[in-house]
Amino acid sequence: MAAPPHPRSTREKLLDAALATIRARGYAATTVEEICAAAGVTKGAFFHHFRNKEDLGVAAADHWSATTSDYFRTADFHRHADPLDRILGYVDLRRQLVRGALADFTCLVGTMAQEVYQSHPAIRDACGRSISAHAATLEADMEAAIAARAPDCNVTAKSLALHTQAVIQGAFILAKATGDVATAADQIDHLRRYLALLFSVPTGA
Amino acid sequence: MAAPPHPRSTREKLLDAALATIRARGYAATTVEEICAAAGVTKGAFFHHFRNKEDLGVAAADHWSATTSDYFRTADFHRHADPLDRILGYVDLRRQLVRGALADFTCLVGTMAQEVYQSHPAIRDACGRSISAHAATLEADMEAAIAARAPDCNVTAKSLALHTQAVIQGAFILAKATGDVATAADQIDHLRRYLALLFSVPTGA
DNA sequence: GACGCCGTACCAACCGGTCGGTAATGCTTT
DNA sequence: AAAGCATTACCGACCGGTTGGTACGGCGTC
Repeated sequence: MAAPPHPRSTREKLLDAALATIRARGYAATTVEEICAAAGVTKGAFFHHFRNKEDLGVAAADHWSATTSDYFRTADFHRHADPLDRILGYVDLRRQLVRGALADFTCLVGTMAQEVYQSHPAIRDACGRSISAHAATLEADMEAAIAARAPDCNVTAKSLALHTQAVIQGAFILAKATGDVATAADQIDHLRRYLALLFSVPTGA
Repeated sequence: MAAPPHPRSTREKLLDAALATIRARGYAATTVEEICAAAGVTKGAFFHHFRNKEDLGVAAADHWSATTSDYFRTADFHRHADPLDRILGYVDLRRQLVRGALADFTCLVGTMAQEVYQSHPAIRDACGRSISAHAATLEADMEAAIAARAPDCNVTAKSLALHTQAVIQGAFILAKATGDVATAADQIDHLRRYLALLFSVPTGA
C-alpha cells in the first residue's frame, strides 16, 4: 500500500504488464520474457522481484484485487441512500464497463482461475480470495435489501452477492466465445432484472 | 456419424484423452505427449490424425459438442408437456450434474474459450458454435414460455437461453476459484428462481 | 564497501512438429 | 483365391526453437 506517486516502480511495471498480457493470452501462454518486454526490463529484474512464474501469478492476482477494489470503493454508486439503489448502481456500472476490447474489461482472476485451479493451488487461492472479497463488498447492502424488501425469500446475502459475480464472469465467457460484446451486456441486464424481480421493483413492462 | 460400436478408434481415444486433460489443466498447459500417453499411443499417431495442436483443439470442441448434444437431446426433461416445465427440468438437470470432481462436470469449451479467444480464433469459433448451438436447443421452449406467461416482458428467447449458459459458466468459475462445489449449485438455484419469477411461477416463500 | 537493483550471458529441460520406416488393411487383377 | 499393389495407420527417433530459471557482474547509493 501507499505506492510511490509518479515514477512507477519496476515491480509495478512488471505487474501491470502481467495483467495486460495474461488477460489477453492467459497465464500458461504468457512467457516471462513477454512480460519483461512489455515492462521494458530484462529477466534479471523479473527474477529479482519474483521467485518464479507462479509467484508472479499470485502477485498479479493480489495486484488486481488492490486495483479493482480501489476502483469500486471510490465509485459513484455509493452516493445512493437506499441499499438497493446502491446494488443496482453497482450492476449498472458493471454493465457500462462492458465495452471496447475484450482484454480491457474482462476479469483477470476469473481467467486465471479457470486455467490453474488444479495445477497451481496458490494462484487459484489468490483468485478465489479476490472474487470472494469483491463479492463481500456487496453483502451488507444485499442483507439490507433482503430484510427490507424480500424478508420471506430464502436467499442469503452472500449467495446473492456471489451470483452477481457468476453472471458477470459468465458474461465474459460468452463475449469471448461469441466475439459479441453486446451478448455480454445482455447478461448483466438479466442480472438486473432478476434483482428487480426479487426485490419487487416495478420495471415497466 | 455411425461410429463403430465397441472398439474405440485411435482418433476417438485421442479426443477423449484431450477432453479429460484440457478440462483438468487447460489447453495451453496440456502437451500433445500428455494426450498421447493418456490415449496409449505415440506422437506418430497423433500427427496422423491431426495437423497440429490447434487442429486438435477444434476437433475437441466439436467432439464435445457432439457428446453433450447427444446427452441433452435424450435427457428425461423432454417428457414434460409444458415448455416451461421442460426449461425448469433442464435447469434442474444442470444443477444435479454439479457434483464430484471439478474436471468431471465443468465445461470444456468455456474453459478453452477463455484461454484462446485471442490467440487461436479457429478454436474460439468452435467453442462459440458449441455454446450457441446448445443454447439454441432451449430457444423454442423459451419462446413459448415467454408468449404464454410473460408476453409483455421485453426479453428475447435467444438472450434468455444464453443467460442460462452464462450463469452455468459463471458457476463453474466460482467453483474453480473458491474450490466449493456447493457455491456453484447455489448459482443455478438463482437461475431457476429468476426464471420462476420471470414466468410468475409461485415458488412458496 | 556492502547492499539493493538490474542487465548479460547462459543452461538444461521441454515442446511442437517432422521424417523415415513398418505393419496392417483393403482393392484389383488374374 | 491368390498374388500384387496402393493406401492407411502407426511408431519412435530426432530437430530446432522456446522457456523457466540461474550465475554473475556492474552500477549507484547510503
